[in-house]
Amino acid sequence: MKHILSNLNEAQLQAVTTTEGPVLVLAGAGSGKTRVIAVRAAYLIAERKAKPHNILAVTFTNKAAEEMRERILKLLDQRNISKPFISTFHSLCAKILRREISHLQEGYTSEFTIYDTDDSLRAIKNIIGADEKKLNPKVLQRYISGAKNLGIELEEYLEETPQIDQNQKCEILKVAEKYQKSLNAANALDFDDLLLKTVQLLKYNDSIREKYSDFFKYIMIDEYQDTNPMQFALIKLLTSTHDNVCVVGDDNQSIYAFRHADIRNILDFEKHYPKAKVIKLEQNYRSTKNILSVAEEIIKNNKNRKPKRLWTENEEGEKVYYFNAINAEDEARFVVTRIKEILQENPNQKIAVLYRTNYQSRLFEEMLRKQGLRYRIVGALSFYQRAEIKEITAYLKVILNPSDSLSLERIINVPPRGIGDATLNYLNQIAIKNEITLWDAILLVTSEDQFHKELPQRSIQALKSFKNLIEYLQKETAKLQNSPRPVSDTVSMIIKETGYEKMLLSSGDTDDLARLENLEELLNASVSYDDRENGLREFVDNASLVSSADSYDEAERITLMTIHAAKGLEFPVVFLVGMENGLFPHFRSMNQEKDMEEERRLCYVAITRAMKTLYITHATERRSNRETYKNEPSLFLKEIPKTMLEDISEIPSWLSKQETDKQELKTYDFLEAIKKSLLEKGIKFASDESSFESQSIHPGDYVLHKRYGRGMVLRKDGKGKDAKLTINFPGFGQKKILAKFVEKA
DNA sequence: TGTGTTCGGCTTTTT
DNA sequence: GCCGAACACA
Repeated sequence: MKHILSNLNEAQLQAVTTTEGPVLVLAGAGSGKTRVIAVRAAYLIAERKAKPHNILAVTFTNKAAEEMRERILKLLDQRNISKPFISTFHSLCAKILRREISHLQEGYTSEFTIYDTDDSLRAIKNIIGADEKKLNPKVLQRYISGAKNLGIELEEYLEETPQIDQNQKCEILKVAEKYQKSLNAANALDFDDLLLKTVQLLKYNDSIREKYSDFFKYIMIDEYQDTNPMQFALIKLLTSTHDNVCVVGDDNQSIYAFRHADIRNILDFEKHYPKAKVIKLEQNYRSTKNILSVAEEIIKNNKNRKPKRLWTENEEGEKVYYFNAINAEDEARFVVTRIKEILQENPNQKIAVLYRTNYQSRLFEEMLRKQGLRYRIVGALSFYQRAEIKEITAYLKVILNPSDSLSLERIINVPPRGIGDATLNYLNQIAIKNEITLWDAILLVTSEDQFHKELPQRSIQALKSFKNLIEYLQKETAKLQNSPRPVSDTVSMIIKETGYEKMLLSSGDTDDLARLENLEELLNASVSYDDRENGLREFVDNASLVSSADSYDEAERITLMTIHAAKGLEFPVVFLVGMENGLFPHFRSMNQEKDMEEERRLCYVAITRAMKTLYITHATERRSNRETYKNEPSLFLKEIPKTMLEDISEIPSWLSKQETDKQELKTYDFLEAIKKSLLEKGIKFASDESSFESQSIHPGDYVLHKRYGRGMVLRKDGKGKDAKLTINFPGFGQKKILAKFVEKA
């Protein structure tokens, strides 16, 4: 027991040993909150308060869950037979629903398929396409997801989104309803449904609720600041027979409001659980004093936060380095050169490059490759999003659930087997007419007593052999479930028997060799599911539920990732790049105060990842699709007192200008920057300030458009009637429209 | 009718 | 720099 509790400070010890009733742990960055959860679980087990499997810990990513599990087992000498239940909300719900979903009485069976974001977007596109309407699928997806995460009806959700007129609303509701029906028919659930359906189940079925609440005797939630109302509802239901819930979080690090995380969950915890004990962890063990001060200087500009002071006994440390690059290439060059120098000094140094958006990674990757440096990139196109991986898993999904029409469509002609658009359209018509699934339509069309003069004989033959293939794969899969390696043998069989491997081998394309290697890796991943009870199912679920952050490999020295993906991690050396207005804070967040505050918290998260050394860089200009933009330095940068920064720029930097002349700052106004860049390109404009400014439409204004209705101007390129406006129309998304086609609202 | 190729438009953050 | 639509060809 002693060794479990050793090395905890007073507050941590209290958090660990306060086992009964609701506990709120407000934990600053680097204060050891994840450790507290691990030790607390170990303590509960060692004290015999509960069996390991009766302890539920919810983490933000699968990766974090895995690490937590290892940590706990290490603390316990691994003597215990059962394992604590550690997973993400989504995995937890998937597990519950696999057992219980038939109780919902909505026609779902335990063979249901999980649709990831891509799948659900494709499903929405299918529906919109059939309707010939011009709704933006991504925007629609956001609405549908938003309503589900808040636990309200879509109609109600749309009420709260101003500027959507009645017509748009009807359209959106119609498509959304069709979407939900198509999921139901496919026996499929999207990410949000996993939570929603679980909550419904527990809410309306007393015995199931009590069963699970009794089962999970102690519940712990990590990263509580990023939970949404639906997740909160789930927590409430799971604690209905007891109040043993310990939530850990930091309101300063809430960065998922765009996914409907609600900071009030943490701010109002004491209202939801009146008997709650509140414990604050305020000592930071991670960063130097200098790094913490910079983080503090930025976050203190947020109005909406719980007062908290984070302190450290760590040394003062190096100053935070500041670098003003000429352009994005120069920025990458500087970062990679510096990384090389750091590694020469200390070959095992762990270094992270953090950026706001995924596409910023490209230049750093190129530069690192050129220099022959190995790196790991987290996110972007995650392994499980690659086409070849999605296609093999689509085969598995179809085998397990032939109703899954979306997956079926995906593979019906991969590899090419003579079933093209025309045939597929015909099948879909049959399916709609007879109210059957796509798979049943195939069965119908290929049955002997049917005659379809609309389809040429060769199409029918192609369908017949496809039908036979799927049925053959199903039989083989069933057989293999008794083999010593049921999962990996099945995956291997699919890759071969579908002709997929052959297709890749015979193409001669070098990219296809890489795809082949990816399939090899998929096969490797499947091996670890061979000895699980429902291995194949779990393997397929996992492929849908793993996040991009899960691919983080601690062994790699250089890691590239978004700030979001870096949450919960720490690195001795951090490069925070692209600190420019428009990029970070992102221009889409610059309109609203609450979005700006979230960006600021994101900045706080980025800075507090650094342990010893932090570099902050920005580029004076940056190219994005052929156009060069001059970017003002991030306003977060301006919030850092200049005495806290050490300027190592190779050119006269923005910061140095700021030091010599405060007025200089103004020349970097957005307008000035645009004018300058126009001048450099030789584009003339009226030198008179007022005529440049005289156009009445500006970013942030609302405008009316004949077709799309009311929308907000996000960006303006050019001037006068021919200015190109980027406008966000609710329900339709962003459109680029010339100024003369809209009027000011 | 199916397959391969080229061109244009867009690019926040993610379970 | 990536995906999807549109087009040319078999």
